Amino acid sequence: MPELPEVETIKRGLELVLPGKTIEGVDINYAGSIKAPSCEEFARQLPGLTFTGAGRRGKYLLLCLDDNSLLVVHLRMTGRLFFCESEIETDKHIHLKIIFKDGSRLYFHDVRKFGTIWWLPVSRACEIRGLAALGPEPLSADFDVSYFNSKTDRRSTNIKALLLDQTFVAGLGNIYVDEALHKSGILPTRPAKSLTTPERKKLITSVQEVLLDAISWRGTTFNDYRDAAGMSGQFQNRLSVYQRHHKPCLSCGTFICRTVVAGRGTHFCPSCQS
DNA sequence: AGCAGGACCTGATGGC
DNA sequence: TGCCATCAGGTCCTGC
Repeated sequence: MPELPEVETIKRGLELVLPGKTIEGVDINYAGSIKAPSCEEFARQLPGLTFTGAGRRGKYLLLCLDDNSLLVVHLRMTGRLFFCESEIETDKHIHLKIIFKDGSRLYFHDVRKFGTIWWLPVSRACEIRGLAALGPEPLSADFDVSYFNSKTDRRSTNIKALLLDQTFVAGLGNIYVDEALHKSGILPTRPAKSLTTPERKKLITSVQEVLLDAISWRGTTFNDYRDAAGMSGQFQNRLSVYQRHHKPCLSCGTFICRTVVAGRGTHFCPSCQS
């Protein structure tokens, strides 16, 4: 599941190879991936454009083109975006191929077909509703205790659901929410508004530390995630609770529990978290 | 308005 | 061994 650290890792990889690449042609194998414009328009208008850079907002990848437009990619659950110097073997899960003038290629691969791609002028990026509604970046100074307080006043939801809410904070998913809650010693079922000020501070710091650590290990790979060069991440070897149920907590030895919170598989230590 | 739950999708897994 | 049901999860949508 690509979350912020995985998307950031892909962005950093693409930043090294995409700028200066001019599109020669586009092969669309699954029309459902392209949300805007129409496939015909997409395939007709991209050739001739040159990539100038790459950015990220939450889990959205923003690839900049020289006509002041953006190729926006959301990988959802199983999407991969990777660059190759030459053609690779055909795979039924490759839904889009962008071929560059120098023979290199950018592939979009997605087993579950949830991933989505838009191409639009920078000025119209706000029309992508999920992108426009994103909360602050968790690694920015905007994500602080006063912001947390302002958003929890009238909400009765639990802290896990709040952290998964992309309009509250952008880029967290199931893995890093479980990890950050463990690191901060807070149970996922706690009502968000019940957190004390020290707990809020600790949680914000934990979210940031977990994300920075995961970025430094190039993300978490279970089955599907790969970076822009097709490589796995390594953070799965550093996880404290996610997918570790029935294994001992690395801090206290108590067995990690699994339950469902906010409709998601949820992992926690019943001793370290309260 | 806020929240829960279903839909989307397909490979992996578990039970019979 | 093989078939079928269930599960995984990010976001959008619907309904309470």
